[in-house]
This record gives sequence, structure tokens and C-alpha cells, in this order.
Amino acid sequence: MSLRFHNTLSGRLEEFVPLVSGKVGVYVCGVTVYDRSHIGHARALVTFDVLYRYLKFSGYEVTFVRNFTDVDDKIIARAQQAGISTADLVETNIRSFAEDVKAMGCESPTVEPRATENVDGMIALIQELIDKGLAYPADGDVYFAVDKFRDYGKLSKRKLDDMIAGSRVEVDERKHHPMDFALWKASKPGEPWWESPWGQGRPGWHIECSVMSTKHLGQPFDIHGGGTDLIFPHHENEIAQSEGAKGKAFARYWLHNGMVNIGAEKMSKSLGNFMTVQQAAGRVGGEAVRLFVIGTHYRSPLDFSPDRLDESGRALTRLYETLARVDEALKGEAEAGPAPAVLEEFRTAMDDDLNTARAVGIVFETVRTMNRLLDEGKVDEVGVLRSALKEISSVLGIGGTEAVAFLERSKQDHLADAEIDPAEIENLISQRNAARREKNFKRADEIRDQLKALGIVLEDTPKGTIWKIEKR
RNA sequence: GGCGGCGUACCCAAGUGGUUAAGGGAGAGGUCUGCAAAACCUCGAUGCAGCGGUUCGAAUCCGCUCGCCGCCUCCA
Repeated sequence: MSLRFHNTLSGRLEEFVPLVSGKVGVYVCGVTVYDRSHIGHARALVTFDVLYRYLKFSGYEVTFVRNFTDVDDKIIARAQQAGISTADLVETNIRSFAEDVKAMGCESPTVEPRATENVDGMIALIQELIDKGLAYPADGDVYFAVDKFRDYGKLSKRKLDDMIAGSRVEVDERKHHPMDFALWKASKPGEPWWESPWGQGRPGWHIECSVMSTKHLGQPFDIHGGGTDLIFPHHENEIAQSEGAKGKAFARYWLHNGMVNIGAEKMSKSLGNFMTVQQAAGRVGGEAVRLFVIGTHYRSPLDFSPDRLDESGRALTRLYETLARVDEALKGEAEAGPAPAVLEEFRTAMDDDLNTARAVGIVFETVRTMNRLLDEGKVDEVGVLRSALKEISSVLGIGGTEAVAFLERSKQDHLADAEIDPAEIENLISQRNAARREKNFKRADEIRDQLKALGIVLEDTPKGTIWKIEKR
């Protein structure tokens, strides 16, 4: 089966055929860096990270561009509120963004351009639009004339008339049409500004993506991604700007991830009902956040709750405990072999519009199979499954860490949180084993209960007693 | 009002015309164990919001009804 994506432009599933055979250009709208990222951003980041990895896995040479929008109204407002420069605010947030992305195991895009580094290109594009009669200056601002662009609304499937009738549109007598949007804004005192043919000002919201995408990928390019909430007006306006100016197609496949809901309501900064990536990763680890995200198909709504996040943490621990068991049994022996059927199933799932939920199911089916084979002593049959799982992990980004190290780290995190000394645990285990040798099971169980109260569970294995962190 | 989408077991979630409806979490029973834990095995929706229709056959297609959500304003 060939790779297929749901294209927002056509509203249906389409076979993916890149512009240039073997190469793919992907542009994804990154974040506006005015605050920390939350689970909603995490979803977009992880979704398109998986897309990037799967395209590479499928043999494509991929150029992946994800931008930072580092100049806009909110950034200016936040900086003023905090009494710092916009540049400082931006740097702080880009740093924390980098931490979040790293925690979730996302690969670095090929390029991460910033809006403020591309203002010249934006001015040039705006001038082109003015020259073509698609934009007009007004009091130091420049607006795009939506009714001059015939295809306006083709992505979001809206008609200009419907939009005006249905929503409150701010009256602005400088605009020729109520839906006209700003390409350039005259700067007020104290705001960042650039020189332009229309005076000192700064770019509007949508123009930076038109410029940065085509700068690195050309026009047209293959895939443009982002959240569904960007379809209108952001992506619609990108199309208007780029296709209006150049008279040719902008992006060929539009992929949009669904929203994260919390209590059946969209998670968002404005509603204040968000959990930051940092909080979530601190609770269960970034990789579990990632598993939480890919457990649902990217276009479906995803309901967030702390309990569901914890479930993902438990599932991930189960995966790693099996991997640790497998690696111990294989002892680093060669595990190459013919690509087993699971890998084909994985490809089929991913080719079908990135069905990561199904792919995760395949991972856990494999986990169970490997456990069973180990119980039956069929170690050699486990090898090929283990190597298949490694390949799958490299795409999904879960289970890719060295298993023992992962488990050890989550232990250490817990001990640090609970302020427990590992030596104390070992000491109690010794006391308990002494009691057990004397058949003093009452005393032995008391010690076990004592540890359990601290979130430590014991397992008596053939090789002795080991301890683990109780699953939350 | 316009556009788009959703409703599958206790919770989450794949499956979108054809053998026994993936997988995860929680739960029950069993094997193992001093007892546990972990792991494994077994059990769990005769049914996929409801009602009609198309079809040899539908969770899957069509129609209607009910419930829910997103976008239309900054937003991943």
C-alpha cells in the first residue's frame, strides 16, 4: 500500500506523491513564543515529528521547516507587562520550548527560522501584492484585499458572505472589505519596528509563514501542517498571500491535527485550562506524554486528563520492563533477521494517514508476544521481534531509550521526589530477607508494607529481591 | 446562522462493506510465589447513540432524530 494523507484542501484521503521523486518538503507552523507550551502544542509537535520520522523511514529525503513567530501583539503585550524587552521574552520562551521538545524526544527540524530574521522577504512579498493590486496601504498599515483573490476561502470551505453574516467583524473604515487582514502594521512607540516603504512598522501575523516556507522549500512545496484551529484564518491567508503574489499553487497537501480537549472543552491559553508540557513531563516523563499523544489518531479530538496521562505512563513502563527483560535474555547477541510481519503491519498502519493508534497497538501486541516467548524459553524467536520493534520505535519515538537506563532514571526521579535514600531501601530488603530465611513472614510483610507506603514495591525473583517504583 | 467533525466495553481507543469487533488502563479467575509483585493464560461489547433504508451481508453506505465538540476572534 502506498502512503496516503487526508488533505484538508480536498477534504479526502489522497495518495501522497511528492513534487520531486524521493524528496519531500514539509512546513509546519511552530509556536508564537509569548509563553510556555502546553499539551495542545505538544500534540502538534509530536504529530509532525512522527510525520517527519515516518517520511524518512519510508526512504524520502526530507526538508522539515518549523518556524518561530517571534514578533506579534501578544509578545509585545507580555513583554511590557513583565517589564522586559521582547527579545528577552522571546529568548526565554525559545529556551523552554527547546527543553519541552527535547523531553518529548522530538528530532530537530532541518531549519527553524524566526520571523524577525525574515522581515526583508516579507516586505518584498507585500510590495509584490500591492503591485498586483491585491493589497493596499492605509495610514502606515498595509491590508490584503480578500475580494481581489478569487480562491479566498478554498481551504476552510468558507464564502466571504457567510463569514460577514455570521460573525461580528470589527468596523475599520480603513479596510476596503471587512475581512481584509493586515500584512503590515505601523508601529506604536515602544514597539519593535523595521523600516519599510510604508514607514516604520512590523509584519502582520500570516505573512511570515508565506515567506519562510517558500524561502526554504520553494513554491509550490509538498506538505503544510498545523493545528485545525489554524485553518482559518491563518492558513487561508497564507494561501491568499502566496498564491496571489506568485500566481501559482502554494502547498499541495494540508495536514491538520485535532485539538486537545480538557473536560470536553478545547485546551487553550485564553480559557486557562491547560497543563504545560513541563508539568506533564515532570509528572510522567516526556516520553509518556508522547505516548499519550500518539495513542489517538492525529485528526481526532484528544481528551486530556491527568488520569489518562498516568495511564500512558503505566503503559510505557510496561513496554520498558518487557524490553529490559528481552535485552537481558538476548544479552546483546545478534538479533538481525528477516523483517517480520509486524513491520509490514506497522507500515500499513502508518501509510493509512499516519494511524499511530493502530501502530501503538502493534507495539503492545509485540510486547505480549515477546513476553510469552520468553516464558516459553524461545529466546531465539524474540530476536527478530526485538529488532522490528527497534525500527518501529525509531519512528514513533517511544521505547527507543536503553531499557535499563530508562527504568533506572524513573527510579531516581521518584526517589528524588520522595526524598528516599536507596541505601535505606537496600538495608530494609536485607532485613526482610533475613526474616524470610527465619520464616518470620509477619516481619517480612511488615517491611514490605513499610516500603510500599513509600511507593516502593518489591519483587522476589530467582536472582534475588529487586525493588521498583510503584506505578502511579 | 455558515463550515467541519465526533458518538465503539467501566475509562481511553483502532476498525469505515464480508472469518471469532485491535490495543492500552482498570477489573475478575487461574499459573507462579511462604504470601505477594511482575509476567503469562482465561474472562469481558451477540453488539458499535437511536430509528428507518440500501445490500446476500453494515459499526462501516444513505436518510432522519438525539447528544457533544471545533472553527467562523488570538490560538497547535
